[in-house]
Amino acid sequence: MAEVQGGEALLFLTDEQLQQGIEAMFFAYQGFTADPDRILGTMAYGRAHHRAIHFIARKPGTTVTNLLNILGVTKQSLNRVLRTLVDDGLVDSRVGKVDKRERNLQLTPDGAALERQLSDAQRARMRAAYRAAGPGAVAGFRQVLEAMMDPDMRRRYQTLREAQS
Amino acid sequence: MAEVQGGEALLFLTDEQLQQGIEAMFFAYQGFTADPDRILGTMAYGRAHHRAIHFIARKPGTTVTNLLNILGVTKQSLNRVLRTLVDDGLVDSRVGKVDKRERNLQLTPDGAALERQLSDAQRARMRAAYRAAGPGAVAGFRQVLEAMMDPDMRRRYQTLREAQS
DNA sequence: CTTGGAAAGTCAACAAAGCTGACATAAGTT
DNA sequence: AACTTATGTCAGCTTTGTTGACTTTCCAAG
Repeated sequence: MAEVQGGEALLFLTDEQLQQGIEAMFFAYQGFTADPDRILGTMAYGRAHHRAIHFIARKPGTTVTNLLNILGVTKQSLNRVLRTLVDDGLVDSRVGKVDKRERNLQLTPDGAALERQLSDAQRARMRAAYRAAGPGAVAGFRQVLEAMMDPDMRRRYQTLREAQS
Repeated sequence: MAEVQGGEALLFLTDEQLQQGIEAMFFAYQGFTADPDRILGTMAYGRAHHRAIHFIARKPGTTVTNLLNILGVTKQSLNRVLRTLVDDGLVDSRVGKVDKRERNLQLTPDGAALERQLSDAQRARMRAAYRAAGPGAVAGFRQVLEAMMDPDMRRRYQTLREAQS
């Protein structure tokens, strides 16, 4: 009873196919975070610190509010993380030039070193997965992920893409 | 400096491409969990309950140890979740027939109803993403995710796939 | 048939990381 | 001068993970 197809080829999707996609997301995300988690486990940091470091590295000089929007957590939650990173000398928080209410965040050399260590590990896994899946798969992967995002997040994701070359 | 290619076409991957893949995973996972989280937020349950319910529904009669391996958490952590589900009459835990030390877990009618509510929401999003991305993209999506898993998890994922038709 | 080990459950204590609500301060904006 | 925005902080709570210690049950090997 799974032979009929939609208007476009292969767009008939059984619940079983969707279920497998859901489980693939779950297991893949475990792998996705496994390497950074292992590294962070040896320090006093966790996944939340990784995320902050990642996006500060990605957009140096970004503000707290911007980070808040990207991460989708509360000010209090982010602040706890950010404060330890600043105190430990991994992140530099300086008063904004134009708007002095804002804080411009960037990594210190120590912060950049940790960022590199974390993202090297994560990129290595991503690279291996891309290689194993092949070039055609990569485009599809990205398309499905993008379509799965909430519209707000998709906008932020695309903004990040454009910000880089 | 990005001209050289690997043995197979397009397998030269810039750090920027990999970085975008990483961010796509992050934002997509937010979307992936958003709908169930919203539903669960109205009850006394969280994501951990959802995961337990999902895999019990998926493999009725599964044991605690098996669930432990799939979820990758500690016995104590799972037990807390499982106990509330059993106490609330959503999960039925019965002594194993062959090995009486084991507990065979399955959803009660109430549990199945919640499971359906949660997975309907999640499947709807997955279906929309698949449709938006198109049939070719779906295969690539699955291939990359599978390649990103830890070997253990990949095995469990494939086992789950085979278990169903 | 005893003993060793596996499966499951439980208690206690703790940590990471999220949340709400309330409030303070500084600095733009109207 | 009044309003709003950006940030930071205090306090308290929840969920979900962790270790470690211990018990009960029960299969299986000697």
